[in-house]
Amino acid sequence: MTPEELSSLFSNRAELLERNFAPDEAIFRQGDEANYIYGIISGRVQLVRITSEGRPLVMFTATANETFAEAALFSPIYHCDAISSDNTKIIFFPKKPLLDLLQSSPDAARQLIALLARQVRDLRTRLELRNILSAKDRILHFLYMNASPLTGSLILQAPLKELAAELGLAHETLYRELAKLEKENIIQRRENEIILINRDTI
Amino acid sequence: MTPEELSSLFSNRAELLERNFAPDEAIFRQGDEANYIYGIISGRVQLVRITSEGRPLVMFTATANETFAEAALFSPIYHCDAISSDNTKIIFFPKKPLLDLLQSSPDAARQLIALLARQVRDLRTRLELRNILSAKDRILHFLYMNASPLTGSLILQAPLKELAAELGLAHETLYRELAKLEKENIIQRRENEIILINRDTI
DNA sequence: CGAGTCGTTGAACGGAATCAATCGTCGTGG
DNA sequence: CCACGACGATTGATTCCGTTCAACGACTCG
Repeated sequence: MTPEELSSLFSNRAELLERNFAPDEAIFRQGDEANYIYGIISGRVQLVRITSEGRPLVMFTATANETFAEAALFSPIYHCDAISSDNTKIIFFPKKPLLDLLQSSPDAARQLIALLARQVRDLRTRLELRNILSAKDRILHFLYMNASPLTGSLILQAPLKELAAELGLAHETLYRELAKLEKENIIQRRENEIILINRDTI
Repeated sequence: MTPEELSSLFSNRAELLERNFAPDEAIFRQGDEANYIYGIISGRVQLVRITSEGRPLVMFTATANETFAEAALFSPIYHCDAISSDNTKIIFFPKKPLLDLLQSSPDAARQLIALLARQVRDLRTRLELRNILSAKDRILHFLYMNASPLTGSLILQAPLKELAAELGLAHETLYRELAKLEKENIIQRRENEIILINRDTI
Protein backbone atom coordinates (compact mmCIF):
# COMPACT_ATOMS: atom_id res chain seq x y z
CA MET A 1 0.00 0.00 0.00
CA THR A 2 1.54 3.26 -1.07
CA PRO A 3 1.09 6.59 0.71
CA GLU A 4 -0.59 7.95 -2.43
CA GLU A 5 -3.20 5.22 -2.41
CA LEU A 6 -3.93 5.90 1.22
CA SER A 7 -4.04 9.64 0.60
CA SER A 8 -6.68 9.09 -2.03
CA LEU A 9 -9.07 7.92 0.66
CA PHE A 10 -8.91 11.31 2.34
CA SER A 11 -11.26 13.87 0.88
CA ASN A 12 -9.73 16.62 2.97
CA ARG A 13 -5.99 16.46 2.37
CA ALA A 14 -5.43 19.35 4.70
CA GLU A 15 -5.60 16.82 7.49
CA LEU A 16 -2.43 15.19 6.25
CA LEU A 17 0.75 16.60 7.68
CA GLU A 18 4.30 15.91 6.68
CA ARG A 19 7.40 15.92 8.82
CA ASN A 20 11.08 15.25 8.44
CA PHE A 21 13.03 13.02 10.77
CA ALA A 22 16.75 12.75 11.32
CA PRO A 23 18.52 9.39 11.62
CA ASP A 24 17.78 7.62 14.92
CA GLU A 25 14.91 9.96 15.67
CA ALA A 26 11.74 8.31 16.94
CA ILE A 27 8.45 8.75 15.11
CA PHE A 28 6.66 7.07 17.98
CA ARG A 29 7.46 4.90 20.95
CA GLN A 30 6.01 1.70 22.30
CA GLY A 31 3.07 2.62 24.53
CA ASP A 32 2.39 5.98 22.88
CA GLU A 33 -1.19 6.80 22.06
CA ALA A 34 -1.84 5.63 18.51
CA ASN A 35 -3.32 8.59 16.68
CA TYR A 36 -1.75 8.19 13.27
CA ILE A 37 -0.73 5.71 10.67
CA TYR A 38 2.16 6.64 8.41
CA GLY A 39 3.54 6.74 4.92
CA ILE A 40 7.17 7.18 3.89
CA ILE A 41 7.97 9.67 1.13
CA SER A 42 11.69 9.07 1.31
CA GLY A 43 14.12 7.45 3.68
CA ARG A 44 13.79 4.42 5.93
CA VAL A 45 12.04 3.55 9.16
CA GLN A 46 12.50 0.53 11.38
CA LEU A 47 9.78 -0.83 13.60
CA VAL A 48 11.53 -2.14 16.65
CA ARG A 49 10.13 -3.98 19.58
CA ILE A 50 12.10 -3.75 22.79
CA THR A 51 12.05 -7.13 24.46
CA SER A 52 11.55 -7.60 28.17
CA GLU A 53 15.33 -7.83 28.51
CA GLY A 54 15.82 -4.53 26.72
CA ARG A 55 17.10 -6.06 23.52
CA PRO A 56 15.86 -4.43 20.34
CA LEU A 57 14.14 -6.70 17.83
CA VAL A 58 13.49 -5.37 14.33
CA MET A 59 9.96 -6.32 13.29
CA PHE A 60 9.85 -4.58 9.96
CA THR A 61 11.83 -2.17 7.85
CA ALA A 62 9.73 0.25 5.82
CA THR A 63 11.16 2.21 2.93
CA ALA A 64 10.03 4.84 0.46
CA ASN A 65 6.48 4.50 -0.87
CA GLU A 66 5.39 2.19 1.89
CA THR A 67 2.99 2.70 4.75
CA PHE A 68 3.41 1.37 8.23
CA ALA A 69 1.57 0.99 11.54
CA GLU A 70 -1.74 0.27 9.78
CA ALA A 71 -2.56 -2.20 12.52
CA ALA A 72 -2.55 0.73 14.95
CA LEU A 73 -5.85 1.72 13.36
CA PHE A 74 -7.49 -0.66 15.81
CA SER A 75 -5.19 -0.33 18.75
CA PRO A 76 -5.22 2.52 21.28
CA ILE A 77 -1.43 2.42 21.60
CA TYR A 78 1.59 1.47 19.51
CA HIS A 79 3.22 -1.83 20.34
CA CYS A 80 6.67 -1.04 19.08
CA ASP A 81 9.06 1.85 18.46
CA ALA A 82 9.34 3.47 15.05
CA ILE A 83 12.84 4.77 14.47
CA SER A 84 13.98 6.71 11.46
CA SER A 85 17.21 5.11 10.24
CA ASP A 86 17.95 7.81 7.71
CA ASN A 87 16.82 11.29 6.78
CA THR A 88 13.18 10.48 6.32
CA LYS A 89 10.12 12.36 5.18
CA ILE A 90 6.88 11.01 6.53
CA ILE A 91 3.18 11.68 6.00
CA PHE A 92 0.91 11.40 9.01
CA PHE A 93 -2.54 9.96 8.38
CA PRO A 94 -4.78 10.77 11.33
CA LYS A 95 -6.74 7.74 12.48
CA LYS A 96 -9.90 9.46 13.55
CA PRO A 97 -11.08 10.92 10.24
CA LEU A 98 -10.10 7.67 8.56
CA LEU A 99 -12.13 5.59 10.99
CA ASP A 100 -15.06 7.99 10.64
CA LEU A 101 -14.83 7.68 6.90
CA LEU A 102 -14.82 3.90 7.06
CA GLN A 103 -17.83 4.05 9.33
CA SER A 104 -19.82 6.32 7.05
CA SER A 105 -18.69 5.22 3.62
CA PRO A 106 -18.92 1.54 2.68
CA ASP A 107 -17.21 2.47 -0.53
CA ALA A 108 -14.15 3.85 1.21
CA ALA A 109 -14.09 0.75 3.38
CA ARG A 110 -14.25 -1.41 0.30
CA GLN A 111 -11.33 0.46 -1.21
CA LEU A 112 -9.22 0.04 1.88
CA ILE A 113 -10.03 -3.66 2.01
CA ALA A 114 -8.99 -3.94 -1.61
CA LEU A 115 -5.71 -2.18 -0.90
CA LEU A 116 -4.97 -4.42 2.04
CA ALA A 117 -5.95 -7.58 0.18
CA ARG A 118 -3.61 -6.70 -2.63
CA GLN A 119 -0.84 -6.01 -0.19
CA VAL A 120 -1.38 -9.37 1.45
CA ARG A 121 -1.06 -11.01 -1.91
CA ASP A 122 2.11 -9.10 -2.73
CA LEU A 123 3.73 -9.94 0.57
CA ARG A 124 2.93 -13.60 0.10
CA THR A 125 4.56 -13.73 -3.28
CA ARG A 126 7.61 -11.99 -1.87
CA LEU A 127 7.75 -14.57 0.87
CA GLU A 128 7.35 -17.39 -1.61
CA LEU A 129 10.25 -15.95 -3.57
CA ARG A 130 12.47 -16.29 -0.53
CA ASN A 131 11.86 -20.01 -0.49
CA ILE A 132 13.93 -20.29 -3.63
CA LEU A 133 17.47 -20.97 -2.58
CA SER A 134 19.50 -20.50 -5.72
CA ALA A 135 20.30 -16.89 -6.50
CA LYS A 136 19.89 -17.46 -10.21
CA ASP A 137 16.45 -19.04 -9.87
CA ARG A 138 15.31 -16.41 -7.43
CA ILE A 139 16.27 -13.63 -9.80
CA LEU A 140 14.66 -15.37 -12.76
CA HIS A 141 11.49 -16.06 -10.81
CA PHE A 142 11.34 -12.41 -9.89
CA LEU A 143 11.86 -11.35 -13.48
CA TYR A 144 9.17 -13.70 -14.74
CA MET A 145 6.78 -12.31 -12.19
CA ASN A 146 7.53 -8.67 -12.76
CA ALA A 147 8.53 -8.26 -16.36
CA SER A 148 5.97 -7.25 -18.92
CA PRO A 149 4.43 -10.47 -20.28
CA LEU A 150 4.55 -9.16 -23.82
CA THR A 151 7.99 -7.65 -24.14
CA GLY A 152 9.71 -9.40 -21.25
CA SER A 153 11.02 -6.04 -20.21
CA LEU A 154 11.40 -4.75 -16.69
CA ILE A 155 12.07 -1.07 -16.07
CA LEU A 156 14.02 -0.43 -12.91
CA GLN A 157 12.88 2.52 -10.84
CA ALA A 158 15.25 1.81 -7.99
CA PRO A 159 18.99 1.11 -8.04
CA LEU A 160 20.03 -2.52 -8.33
CA LYS A 161 21.18 -2.40 -4.76
CA GLU A 162 17.62 -2.01 -3.59
CA LEU A 163 16.49 -4.78 -5.86
CA ALA A 164 19.11 -6.96 -4.22
CA ALA A 165 17.64 -6.15 -0.82
CA GLU A 166 14.15 -7.00 -2.00
CA LEU A 167 15.41 -10.29 -3.35
CA GLY A 168 17.27 -11.02 -0.14
CA LEU A 169 20.66 -11.20 -1.84
CA ALA A 170 23.96 -9.46 -1.34
CA HIS A 171 24.23 -6.83 -4.06
CA GLU A 172 27.48 -8.38 -5.29
CA THR A 173 25.66 -11.64 -5.88
CA LEU A 174 22.98 -9.89 -7.88
CA TYR A 175 25.55 -8.13 -10.09
CA ARG A 176 27.40 -11.35 -10.71
CA GLU A 177 24.32 -13.39 -11.54
CA LEU A 178 22.97 -10.70 -13.85
CA ALA A 179 26.29 -10.67 -15.66
CA LYS A 180 26.15 -14.47 -16.00
CA LEU A 181 22.56 -14.40 -17.24
CA GLU A 182 23.51 -11.85 -19.84
CA LYS A 183 26.46 -13.95 -20.94
CA GLU A 184 24.14 -16.95 -21.25
CA ASN A 185 21.79 -14.87 -23.40
CA ILE A 186 18.89 -15.30 -21.02
CA ILE A 187 18.56 -11.61 -20.33
CA GLN A 188 19.70 -8.42 -21.94
CA ARG A 189 20.49 -5.26 -20.02
CA ARG A 190 20.18 -1.65 -20.91
CA GLU A 191 20.26 1.45 -18.81
CA ASN A 192 17.56 0.92 -16.17
CA GLU A 193 16.07 -1.98 -18.03
CA ILE A 194 16.32 -5.74 -17.95
CA ILE A 195 14.85 -7.75 -20.80
CA LEU A 196 14.12 -11.45 -20.66
CA ILE A 197 15.20 -12.98 -23.93
CA ASN A 198 15.31 -16.73 -23.62
CA ARG A 199 12.41 -17.56 -21.37
CA ASP A 200 12.74 -21.33 -21.50
CA THR A 201 15.56 -21.67 -19.10
CA ILE A 202 14.27 -21.76 -15.57
CA MET B 1 -6.22 -14.62 8.62
CA THR B 2 -7.64 -17.94 9.69
CA PRO B 3 -10.75 -19.58 8.25
CA GLU B 4 -12.39 -19.33 11.66
CA GLU B 5 -11.90 -15.58 11.79
CA LEU B 6 -13.40 -15.23 8.36
CA SER B 7 -16.28 -17.55 9.24
CA SER B 8 -17.12 -15.33 12.18
CA LEU B 9 -18.07 -12.58 9.75
CA PHE B 10 -20.83 -14.74 8.31
CA SER B 11 -24.08 -14.63 10.23
CA ASN B 12 -25.52 -17.42 8.14
CA ARG B 13 -23.00 -20.22 8.24
CA ALA B 14 -25.22 -22.38 6.08
CA GLU B 15 -23.77 -20.48 3.14
CA LEU B 16 -20.36 -21.97 3.81
CA LEU B 17 -19.69 -25.22 2.06
CA GLU B 18 -16.80 -27.58 2.52
CA ARG B 19 -15.18 -29.85 -0.03
CA ASN B 20 -12.33 -32.30 -0.19
CA PHE B 21 -9.71 -32.25 -2.90
CA ALA B 22 -7.27 -34.91 -3.97
CA PRO B 23 -3.61 -34.16 -4.72
CA ASP B 24 -3.16 -32.26 -8.00
CA GLU B 25 -6.85 -31.46 -8.21
CA ALA B 26 -7.71 -27.88 -9.16
CA ILE B 27 -9.85 -25.73 -6.87
CA PHE B 28 -10.06 -23.11 -9.57
CA ARG B 29 -8.29 -22.15 -12.77
CA GLN B 30 -6.92 -18.92 -14.11
CA GLY B 31 -9.76 -17.09 -15.85
CA ASP B 32 -12.55 -18.81 -13.90
CA GLU B 33 -15.30 -16.60 -12.55
CA ALA B 34 -14.29 -15.59 -9.03
CA ASN B 35 -17.24 -16.43 -6.82
CA TYR B 36 -15.48 -17.61 -3.69
CA ILE B 37 -12.60 -17.00 -1.43
CA TYR B 38 -11.21 -19.96 0.48
CA GLY B 39 -9.95 -21.30 3.76
CA ILE B 40 -7.91 -24.46 4.30
CA ILE B 41 -8.95 -26.82 7.09
CA SER B 42 -6.20 -29.30 6.37
CA GLY B 43 -3.77 -30.00 3.59
CA ARG B 44 -1.96 -27.70 1.21
CA VAL B 45 -2.79 -25.59 -1.81
CA GLN B 46 -0.48 -23.89 -4.27
CA LEU B 47 -1.43 -20.81 -6.20
CA VAL B 48 0.26 -21.16 -9.53
CA ARG B 49 0.41 -18.74 -12.37
CA ILE B 50 1.02 -20.22 -15.79
CA THR B 51 3.36 -17.94 -17.68
CA SER B 52 2.90 -17.04 -21.31
CA GLU B 53 5.38 -19.80 -22.18
CA GLY B 54 3.41 -22.38 -20.25
CA ARG B 55 5.82 -22.56 -17.35
CA PRO B 56 4.20 -22.81 -13.90
CA LEU B 57 5.24 -20.21 -11.35
CA VAL B 58 4.28 -20.76 -7.72
CA MET B 59 2.96 -17.52 -6.29
CA PHE B 60 2.01 -18.71 -2.86
CA THR B 61 1.68 -21.89 -0.87
CA ALA B 62 -1.22 -21.93 1.57
CA THR B 63 -1.45 -24.46 4.38
CA ALA B 64 -3.84 -25.41 7.15
CA ASN B 65 -5.58 -22.54 8.92
CA GLU B 66 -4.86 -20.06 6.18
CA THR B 67 -7.14 -18.35 3.72
CA PHE B 68 -6.34 -17.62 0.11
CA ALA B 69 -7.64 -15.74 -2.92
CA GLU B 70 -8.90 -12.85 -0.79
CA ALA B 71 -7.88 -10.46 -3.54
CA ALA B 72 -10.47 -12.16 -5.75
CA LEU B 73 -13.06 -10.34 -3.66
CA PHE B 74 -12.56 -7.42 -6.01
CA SER B 75 -11.80 -9.22 -9.21
CA PRO B 76 -14.38 -10.84 -11.51
CA ILE B 77 -11.99 -13.68 -12.36
CA TYR B 78 -9.10 -15.54 -10.77
CA HIS B 79 -5.65 -14.67 -12.02
CA CYS B 80 -3.94 -17.92 -11.21
CA ASP B 81 -4.61 -21.62 -10.73
CA ALA B 82 -5.21 -23.09 -7.29
CA ILE B 83 -3.97 -26.66 -7.10
CA SER B 84 -4.35 -28.95 -4.12
CA SER B 85 -0.95 -30.51 -3.47
CA ASP B 86 -2.23 -32.95 -0.88
CA ASN B 87 -5.49 -34.34 0.41
CA THR B 88 -7.04 -31.03 1.31
CA LYS B 89 -10.25 -29.93 2.99
CA ILE B 90 -11.40 -26.48 2.00
CA ILE B 91 -14.14 -24.08 3.07
CA PHE B 92 -15.75 -21.97 0.37
CA PHE B 93 -16.68 -18.43 1.38
CA PRO B 94 -19.10 -17.02 -1.18
CA LYS B 95 -18.13 -13.51 -2.27
CA LYS B 96 -21.56 -12.10 -2.76
CA PRO B 97 -22.96 -12.30 0.76
CA LEU B 98 -19.60 -11.13 2.06
CA LEU B 99 -19.60 -8.08 -0.21
CA ASP B 100 -23.22 -7.37 0.72
CA LEU B 101 -22.32 -7.60 4.37
CA LEU B 102 -19.42 -5.20 3.94
CA GLN B 103 -21.72 -2.82 2.14
CA SER B 104 -24.39 -2.87 4.81
CA SER B 105 -22.35 -3.26 7.98
CA PRO B 106 -19.53 -0.83 8.69
CA ASP B 107 -18.74 -2.96 11.69
CA ALA B 108 -18.14 -6.07 9.62
CA ALA B 109 -16.01 -4.00 7.26
CA ARG B 110 -14.02 -2.72 10.21
CA GLN B 111 -13.44 -6.26 11.40
CA LEU B 112 -12.22 -7.41 8.02
CA ILE B 113 -9.90 -4.43 7.78
CA ALA B 114 -8.53 -5.29 11.18
CA LEU B 115 -7.94 -8.90 10.13
CA LEU B 116 -6.17 -7.84 6.98
CA ALA B 117 -4.07 -5.24 8.75
CA ARG B 118 -2.92 -7.79 11.26
CA GLN B 119 -2.09 -10.20 8.50
CA VAL B 120 -0.05 -7.57 6.72
CA ARG B 121 1.88 -6.98 9.90
CA ASP B 122 2.50 -10.71 10.39
CA LEU B 123 3.67 -11.19 6.84
CA ARG B 124 6.06 -8.29 7.18
CA THR B 125 7.67 -9.70 10.28
CA ARG B 126 8.00 -13.07 8.58
CA LEU B 127 9.68 -11.36 5.68
CA GLU B 128 11.97 -9.44 8.00
CA LEU B 129 12.96 -12.71 9.60
CA ARG B 130 14.18 -13.99 6.29
CA ASN B 131 16.68 -11.16 6.11
CA ILE B 132 18.59 -12.80 8.92
CA LEU B 133 21.20 -15.04 7.37
CA SER B 134 22.48 -17.14 10.21
CA ALA B 135 20.25 -20.08 11.07
CA LYS B 136 20.95 -19.65 14.77
CA ASP B 137 19.98 -15.99 14.80
CA ARG B 138 16.94 -16.60 12.71
CA ILE B 139 15.70 -19.26 15.08
CA LEU B 140 16.42 -17.12 18.11
CA HIS B 141 14.73 -14.11 16.58
CA PHE B 142 11.69 -16.24 15.90
CA LEU B 143 11.66 -17.57 19.44
CA TYR B 144 11.96 -14.09 20.93
CA MET B 145 9.07 -12.94 18.81
CA ASN B 146 6.79 -15.87 19.47
CA ALA B 147 7.57 -17.17 22.91
CA SER B 148 5.51 -16.02 25.86
CA PRO B 149 7.21 -12.90 27.25
CA LEU B 150 6.73 -14.10 30.81
CA THR B 151 7.76 -17.71 30.73
CA GLY B 152 9.80 -17.71 27.53
CA SER B 153 7.90 -20.78 26.50
CA LEU B 154 6.67 -21.63 23.04
CA ILE B 155 4.18 -24.44 22.52
CA LEU B 156 4.51 -26.12 19.16
CA GLN B 157 1.25 -26.99 17.44
CA ALA B 158 2.92 -28.16 14.27
CA PRO B 159 5.79 -30.59 13.74
CA LEU B 160 9.27 -29.12 13.72
CA LYS B 161 9.45 -29.81 10.02
CA GLU B 162 6.77 -27.23 9.39
CA LEU B 163 8.49 -24.75 11.65
CA ALA B 164 11.60 -25.27 9.53
CA ALA B 165 9.60 -24.40 6.43
CA GLU B 166 8.24 -21.26 8.04
CA LEU B 167 11.75 -20.25 9.01
CA GLY B 168 13.03 -20.99 5.55
CA LEU B 169 15.52 -23.59 6.74
CA ALA B 170 16.17 -27.20 5.88
CA HIS B 171 14.69 -29.28 8.67
CA GLU B 172 18.05 -30.90 9.36
CA THR B 173 19.50 -27.48 10.01
CA LEU B 174 16.73 -26.66 12.44
CA TYR B 175 17.27 -29.91 14.36
CA ARG B 176 20.97 -29.33 14.57
CA GLU B 177 20.72 -25.75 15.70
CA LEU B 178 18.11 -26.57 18.30
CA ALA B 179 20.38 -29.29 19.63
CA LYS B 180 23.28 -26.82 19.79
CA LEU B 181 21.17 -24.17 21.51
CA GLU B 182 20.11 -26.70 24.08
CA LYS B 183 23.71 -27.74 24.66
CA GLU B 184 24.62 -24.07 25.13
CA ASN B 185 21.83 -23.73 27.68
CA ILE B 186 20.06 -21.05 25.71
CA ILE B 187 16.91 -23.07 25.28
CA GLN B 188 15.36 -26.08 26.89
CA ARG B 189 13.18 -28.53 25.05
CA ARG B 190 10.31 -30.65 26.17
CA GLU B 191 7.71 -32.53 24.22
CA ASN B 192 6.08 -29.92 21.96
CA GLU B 193 7.62 -27.08 23.89
CA ILE B 194 10.67 -24.89 23.56
CA ILE B 195 11.69 -22.69 26.47
CA LEU B 196 14.06 -19.78 26.22
CA ILE B 197 16.36 -19.86 29.21
CA ASN B 198 19.27 -17.59 28.66
CA ARG B 199 17.85 -14.65 26.80
CA ASP B 200 20.98 -12.53 26.67
CA THR B 201 22.69 -14.30 23.84
CA ILE B 202 21.45 -12.93 20.55
C1' DC C 1 37.68 18.95 -6.65
C1' DG C 2 36.54 15.57 -3.13
C1' DA C 3 32.95 12.83 -0.88
C1' DG C 4 29.57 9.61 -1.54
C1' DT C 5 27.22 6.14 -3.92
C1' DC C 6 26.39 2.75 -7.48
C1' DG C 7 28.14 -0.79 -10.22
C1' DT C 8 31.59 -4.28 -10.95
C1' DT C 9 34.97 -7.98 -10.32
C1' DG C 10 38.28 -10.98 -7.55
C1' DA C 11 39.48 -14.20 -3.78
C1' DA C 12 38.51 -16.79 0.27
C1' DC C 13 35.71 -18.52 3.79
C1' DG C 14 31.99 -20.40 6.15
C1' DG C 15 27.83 -22.24 6.84
C1' DA C 16 23.62 -24.20 5.19
C1' DA C 17 21.82 -27.48 1.85
C1' DT C 18 22.03 -32.02 0.42
C1' DC C 19 22.47 -36.91 0.51
C1' DA C 20 22.28 -40.68 3.40
C1' DA C 21 21.32 -43.76 7.17
C1' DT C 22 18.96 -44.87 11.54
C1' DC C 23 15.43 -44.93 15.09
C1' DG C 24 10.85 -44.44 17.00
C1' DT C 25 6.00 -43.92 16.58
C1' DC C 26 1.64 -44.13 14.77
C1' DG C 27 -2.01 -45.88 12.01
C1' DT C 28 -3.74 -49.22 8.85
C1' DG C 29 -5.04 -53.15 6.82
C1' DG C 30 -4.45 -58.07 6.04
C1' DC D 1 -2.58 -58.73 16.47
C1' DC D 2 1.29 -57.97 14.07
C1' DA D 3 3.77 -56.48 9.85
C1' DC D 4 4.34 -52.94 7.13
C1' DG D 5 4.70 -48.40 5.45
C1' DA D 6 4.79 -43.46 6.25
C1' DC D 7 6.56 -39.88 8.47
C1' DG D 8 8.95 -37.14 12.05
C1' DA D 9 13.23 -36.62 14.42
C1' DT D 10 18.07 -37.07 14.55
C1' DT D 11 23.02 -37.28 13.35
C1' DG D 12 27.01 -37.72 10.06
C1' DA D 13 29.73 -36.43 5.90
C1' DT D 14 30.27 -33.76 1.94
C1' DT D 15 29.57 -30.25 -1.33
C1' DC D 16 28.55 -26.00 -2.98
C1' DC D 17 27.42 -21.39 -3.39
C1' DG D 18 26.34 -17.01 -1.45
C1' DT D 19 28.43 -13.83 1.79
C1' DT D 20 32.09 -11.13 3.03
C1' DC D 21 36.13 -8.38 2.52
C1' DA D 22 38.60 -5.76 -0.71
C1' DA D 23 39.75 -2.86 -4.43
C1' DC D 24 38.53 0.03 -8.37
C1' DG D 25 36.18 2.92 -12.00
C1' DA D 26 32.25 5.89 -13.18
C1' DC D 27 29.19 9.27 -11.99
C1' DT D 28 26.81 12.88 -9.41
C1' DC D 29 26.35 16.54 -6.44
C1' DG D 30 27.59 20.01 -3.38
